[in-house]
Amino acid sequence: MPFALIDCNNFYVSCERAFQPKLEGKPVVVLSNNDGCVVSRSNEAKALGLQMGEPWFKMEKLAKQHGIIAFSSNYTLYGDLSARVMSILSTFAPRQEVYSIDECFLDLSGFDPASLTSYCQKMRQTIQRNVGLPVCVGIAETKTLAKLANHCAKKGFFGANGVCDFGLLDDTQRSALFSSISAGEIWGVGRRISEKLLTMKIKTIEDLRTANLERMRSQFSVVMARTVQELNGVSCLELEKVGKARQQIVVSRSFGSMITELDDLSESIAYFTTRAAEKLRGDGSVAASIAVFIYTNPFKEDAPQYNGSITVALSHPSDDTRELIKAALSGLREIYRSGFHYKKSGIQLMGLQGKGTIQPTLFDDTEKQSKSTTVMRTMDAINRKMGKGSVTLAASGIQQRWAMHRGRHSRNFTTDWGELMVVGEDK
DNA sequence: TCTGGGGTCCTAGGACCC
DNA sequence: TCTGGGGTCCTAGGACCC
Repeated sequence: MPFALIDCNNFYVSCERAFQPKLEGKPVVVLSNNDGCVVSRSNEAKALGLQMGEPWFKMEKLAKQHGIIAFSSNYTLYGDLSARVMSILSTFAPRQEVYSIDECFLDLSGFDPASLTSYCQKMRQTIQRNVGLPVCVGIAETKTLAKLANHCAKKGFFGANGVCDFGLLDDTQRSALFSSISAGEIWGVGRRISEKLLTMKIKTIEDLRTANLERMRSQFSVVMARTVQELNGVSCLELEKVGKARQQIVVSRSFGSMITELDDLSESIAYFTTRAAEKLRGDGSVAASIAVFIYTNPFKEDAPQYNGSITVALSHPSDDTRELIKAALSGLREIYRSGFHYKKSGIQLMGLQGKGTIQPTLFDDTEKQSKSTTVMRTMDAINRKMGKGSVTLAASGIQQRWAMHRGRHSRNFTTDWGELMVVGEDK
């Protein structure tokens, strides 16, 4: 049964371009939080040699030379456009797995194999017309091969015009293609595994596809064995159910500037916990424990380094922001050491389970718990209506000395009434 | 001066139990 | 002198992904 993998090209950059057509044809990049690293590049920026994940301050000279345009990341905008793309794609097949913000799998079984290419071209045109984003489609009989086909579609192999269907290749063509691509391009084969594969004389995808399955399993793991099977057309990875609840929720940020005081760290931890608790309630889950971590700046090698972390168990699983903050701050007080310059902090909610499934214990105060649910629901409702952060707990602070820098933020064209695009405005 | 954030899965090893 | 073994559960760490 064929899978399609639809992936937006240079997603964040394309989102910025969708609202500013003058950016078309120019080198454009989108930066990570604090304008730290390059996380999305237009083809023109790639051609200039800008690398993914490269610190922006190292590229600024090059950027000036070539007139590269940089944006701070605008996740509100990207999230909204992503939802539109996914919603359109869901109408093209009975089953969809949204794999990440910019890509999804579709189950194409039952469709006429001969017309898959033209069908997927129609998907591309619809997304382009309705959302203004370019996408590529890979089609193959396993998810791993569909990812690879998508890669080929992007590169224009076999004259692919944004769509590549491995079902149209015979064995000889596949072998030739696989022999021309290095194993590191495969989904699930990262840097470390590539290195180890090289020492085993496995360089290309074809080398990996024809490698001994048992040897791969013992040298690596069952994950690698599955990958090899998938390369041979044996499907091991099913389409995953949509809306599966997460197993952990992490919220962390680097600070805009260094922080030394416990008070400032506490504010950041309370703020991150608030965000995480909102996500938790959005999933309809409760957490059994919360981990807290604080880091100094690892790039400042001459400065004293300290990484602290701790996991605090809650007395009972909860989704109450106040209880989570209380636990997080008690953990923070234990790991905090004065005299260090902190660069980053974060929290992680663990032991997540559906709120309806928890076992009440003898000591649970059910009245208090239902009150807590009401308070949190009200807070969430107000924040949804009036904008994020309208109602927060005092612990999150108002000074927020640790807040990040985002000097190159584009407008929230689609999600904020005050920032809508005005027809005829000078761009 | 300036170096992201949020996830998943697997494995090894320790704790604990009988 | 000689000090079990197997199962389960949990956690930390490592690998990967976008």
